[in-house]
Amino acid sequence: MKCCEKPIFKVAISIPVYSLFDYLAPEGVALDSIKPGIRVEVPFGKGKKIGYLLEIATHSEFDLAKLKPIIRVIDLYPLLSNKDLRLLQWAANYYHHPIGVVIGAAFPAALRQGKIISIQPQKRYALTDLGLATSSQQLQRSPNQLRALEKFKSSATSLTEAELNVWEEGWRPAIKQLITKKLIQLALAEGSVTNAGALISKPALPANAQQQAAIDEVCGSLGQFDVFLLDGVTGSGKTEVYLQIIQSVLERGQQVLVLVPEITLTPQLEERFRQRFAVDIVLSHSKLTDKQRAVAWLKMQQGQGSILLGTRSALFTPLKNPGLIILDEEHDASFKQQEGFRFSARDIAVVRGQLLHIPVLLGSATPSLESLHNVNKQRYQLLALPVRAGKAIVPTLHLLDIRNKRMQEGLSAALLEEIHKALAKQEQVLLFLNRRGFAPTLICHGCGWVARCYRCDANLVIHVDENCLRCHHCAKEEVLLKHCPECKVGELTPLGLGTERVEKVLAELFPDKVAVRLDRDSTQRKGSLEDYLQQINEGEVDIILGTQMLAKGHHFPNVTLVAILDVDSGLFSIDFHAAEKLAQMIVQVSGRAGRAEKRGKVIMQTRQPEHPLLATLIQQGYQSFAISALAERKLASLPPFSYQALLRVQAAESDMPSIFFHALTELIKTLNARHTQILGPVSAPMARRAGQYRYQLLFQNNRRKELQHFLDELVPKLAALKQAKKVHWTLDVDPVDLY
DNA sequence: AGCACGCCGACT
DNA sequence: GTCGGCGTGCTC
Repeated sequence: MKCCEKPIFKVAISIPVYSLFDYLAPEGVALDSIKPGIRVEVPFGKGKKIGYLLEIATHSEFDLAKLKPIIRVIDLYPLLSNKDLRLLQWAANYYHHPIGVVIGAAFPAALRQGKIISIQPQKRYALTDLGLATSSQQLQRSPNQLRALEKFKSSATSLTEAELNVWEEGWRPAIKQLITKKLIQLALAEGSVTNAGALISKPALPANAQQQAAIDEVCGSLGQFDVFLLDGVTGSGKTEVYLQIIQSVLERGQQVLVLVPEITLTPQLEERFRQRFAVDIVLSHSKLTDKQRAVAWLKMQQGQGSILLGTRSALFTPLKNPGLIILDEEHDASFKQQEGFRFSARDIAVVRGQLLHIPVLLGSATPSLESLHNVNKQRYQLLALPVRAGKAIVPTLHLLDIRNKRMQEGLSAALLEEIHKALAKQEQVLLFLNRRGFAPTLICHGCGWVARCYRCDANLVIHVDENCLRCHHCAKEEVLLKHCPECKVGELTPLGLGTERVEKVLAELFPDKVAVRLDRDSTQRKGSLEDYLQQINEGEVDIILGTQMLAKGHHFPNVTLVAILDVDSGLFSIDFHAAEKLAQMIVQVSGRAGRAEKRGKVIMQTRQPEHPLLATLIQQGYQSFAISALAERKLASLPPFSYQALLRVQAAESDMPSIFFHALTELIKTLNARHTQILGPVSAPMARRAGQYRYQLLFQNNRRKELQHFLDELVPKLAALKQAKKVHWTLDVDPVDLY
């Protein structure tokens, strides 16, 4: 007779292999408590590892006699729900990345290491316990306070300390005193955690017609899957739309996941959330300690947190009661992870919304071409906020033709005049140059020798402040040479322009004005960026000079003049994404100006004043640019009209990649490539980086499914090639930069 | 990813 | 004769 078979536990482990590992039941543990989604400790090789239980099966492909039992069950309850696991499985399949690594990415580091972390339950006090029921007599002589109390009691039955703190200023003093007194008495009492307590929110700002329409649309979809693209120019009141929608979600007793490119850049956003909602708002970003991140994760998983404000890595945080996903600045490249598990948080957020039957709200002033394409295909619904809310005025864009013009360290006479004019009016000026250091090249005036990185195909960048030459592609640093090492006599001349150099010329040209430089070098010290931003906002700074950094988030209300010193450098990239990125950058930088009542002006210095990209953007705006850029992509069958996957290969020995590609070509011949185009292999735009020789091969197909089927077949076989073990290779599905 | 097994050069 | 270099292959 056939006896009940022993259950086989299929466990994912964070190592770069695609398969699961089979284990037997742990000893002395009730089997019904072991469910998918728990963490387990398992023997692995000579040691042990933390694994994630995915399935409980009745059969194993592996030799039963060689199976080992699970050492220890870590969690009493699954930390990941079935839907969480399905999402992670989907992501592992789509990005062709090992499932254990993908699941590992969903956990904060502390939990990945198998730690058990308990969180303090949020104390929630019943209003009757707070003595509010019997307090009416004490307020007999204050009818207004009595009315406020009665109104509150009709809307809520309990209260947390967080809610009290947020509401401090809103409380009538006598009520606040009563509650605080009682809270202190009850401080040690046991409180139960519930999400269904009082939701108290400060009065919202009045919404304009477009904001209200957007709010109504999304609120009408709560409880079902829909994707919305909130297309709103800077200052159009996107955040207010988010807040009012979030309020509706909270009122349903549900949680909200809010993803932003970089939280540390937007402390104002967190502040607005905290001022508005008396619920537990949880942050998650890389600057937190491991413990803090784990607590944030568990608070959401257990339903104690109501709003999670996080970066890309927070996407997979389990939600006990999910209601809405918001992804702000959806065009931002930092939503795509650029190493290891190369996922797009934006794309997975949409899949997650579909799986959870909740709406997904993507917001941007400069939507990605992919999202606009999805709007055109009626997959996403467009919500437009065309008007700047409040009194802010849209800045004007101007091209400044600098051909044959005398330049002073990158600044034309016409631009200098504009700067003088703005400064004379006590207004601030923002100069944007996307290149750090003093100058990008050090050249010998005598013999033409150029300082190059010996590990990369790149020039060394001059950093005068630190008296060094530095490679921006590897960590290599050298002392700043005084004499040409080649001809020994020639004069070494800095060529080109970096922020350090502009900073120095500004000090000479505007000796009585204060200029600050904001780039990765000047803000390396912790808190220095915040210090500078404070100085700027307090009006102590006249000229702000910086890189990329300036394009994100910060608002400089007193800036009326923005200048992009070298817009041309973005025009001639071999990567087809460059035009889109440049247009987004221009509009985002422009958005820093004229937030107050003064009209802002944006000047772009160019030697290509007739360039169609710039002309369309300036004369007709971002939307027209996007339409023509999409038309070009369609004509060339580029994404989003086709789908790509990029195989990057690198090795220390120069001949290894070609040996690998030879084997790969033979392998591909045996597969059904269908309509998948195979472009390359070619050497990477920077053929050597950090001593590694780099090549790439691009797969492209007009149908996502066909490309996926091809990759499904290819990747496991590729990984098994013995030549693949002698190179470093990575597959990037939907690459956003082709470098 | 780790970690051990395995086969060739400079040392007590 | 050995110690150790890191190439290769496996981990349920």
